[in-house]
Amino acid sequence: MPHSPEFLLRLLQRFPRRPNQINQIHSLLISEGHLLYNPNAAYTSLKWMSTLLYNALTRAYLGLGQAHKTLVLFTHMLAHQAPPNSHTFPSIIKAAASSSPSLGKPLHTQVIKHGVLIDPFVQTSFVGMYAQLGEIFDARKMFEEMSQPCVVACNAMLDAFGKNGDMGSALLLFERMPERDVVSWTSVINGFGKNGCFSDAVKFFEKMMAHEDVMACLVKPNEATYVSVLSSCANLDGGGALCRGKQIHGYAIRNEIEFTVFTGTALIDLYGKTGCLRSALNVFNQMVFKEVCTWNAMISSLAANGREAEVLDMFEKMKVEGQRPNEVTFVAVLTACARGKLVEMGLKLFQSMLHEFGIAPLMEHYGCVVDLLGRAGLLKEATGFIRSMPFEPDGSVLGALFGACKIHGAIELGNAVGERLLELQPRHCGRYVALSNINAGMERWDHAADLRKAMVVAGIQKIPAYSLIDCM
DNA sequence: TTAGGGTTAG
Repeated sequence: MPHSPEFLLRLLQRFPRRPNQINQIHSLLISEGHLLYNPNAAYTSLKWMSTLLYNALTRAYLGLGQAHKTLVLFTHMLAHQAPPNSHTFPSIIKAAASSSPSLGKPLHTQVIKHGVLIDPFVQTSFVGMYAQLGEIFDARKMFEEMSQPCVVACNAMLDAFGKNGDMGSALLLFERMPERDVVSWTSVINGFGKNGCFSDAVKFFEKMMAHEDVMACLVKPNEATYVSVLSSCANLDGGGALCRGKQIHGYAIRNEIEFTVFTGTALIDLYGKTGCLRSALNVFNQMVFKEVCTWNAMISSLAANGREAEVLDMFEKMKVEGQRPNEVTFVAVLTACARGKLVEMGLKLFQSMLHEFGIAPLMEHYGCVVDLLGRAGLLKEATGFIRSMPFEPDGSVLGALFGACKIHGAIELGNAVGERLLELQPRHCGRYVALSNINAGMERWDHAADLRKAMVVAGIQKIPAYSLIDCM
């Protein structure tokens, strides 16, 4: 018994995040011929049915994070002559931005060809896409072509400036906006955070909370706002991170914000980075739903606070609870093994990455293993391991070996690695100082002094180290 | 033509 296209369309809209249902509906739509364009249909609504169904399908696949499939479906749509309309392109543009940057310009051409570039939803999608591709000039051009950009379009442009490191322009636009909503404020807070201006992000959040729109409850911070500001707070240097973070946590509780996987993970990260492990664990244990990022935040917090045994326990617990570790999990776990000199365990975990979990080790993981072997004094093994790498080691990998040479007084090897590092990282002040110290240790005073002089000539200054006890 | 655009965690 065939299904009516209207029925299948309603089903598609009802199960937007269930892959099985979407695949089944897609199959039915194909087998029952609903995706074929019918230009001779009796009614206009029927004539547009295939377009409508394609639009709902592409949106559904995009919602599942299947950007590539979304784009393939769009090519099928064109091949079957189902005419795309202004509702088609926002999903397609978003899919291209995340998975196929080279399709950006051809899509722009398609949009012009179908006469829908005038549509504000399509224009806003392009602002987002060009921002994502780092083409800020094109994003800005598209935005400036909009006759009366609404708050959503302005927010897309705010985010575009933030993504491309131009917070000055973001602030200018923010000030000029006739209307601002929670996304406008959050985009600026997030922009500051993404550009490393953590203190500005926190100050902007405070400005938001004191603003008349928030006071009058016209604008209310939401989950994204709290996650952005907490993330900046966790990275605040110069003290005050824990104090500010606790204040913001308090704001969130008073504003009855729903504690979700996102907010919970941001809080664990904050408390972990500020050394408040008990609070991190409290948040973690209270969370009903945990995702891989939640486990990673907790494992990284334990690793950063020297709790190697608990890192490994948590890693086991994660697997028992059915959560699959990812590449970030392994960075945290391998770091803990290196710090705890758990060589055998670290190597076993490194091997398991590919063999048990199908995760190809990245440069960071190789760096962790070099650190693991190097800290344990196994310099020969560390050197051999670097030689066996499938790609050329970068500064972080050689830096780990160099660090181990310093710890274990391996002057000759340290000198050789240090010279190589200077070629790779000519602006890294610590490398000059450390290499100079190694030469001084060998009583090669001329070479040590030359390195210091080279630093001065290159205009590289050593940043004075400082330590800080942040209490509240 | 019922739909479509902006912010969030390691």
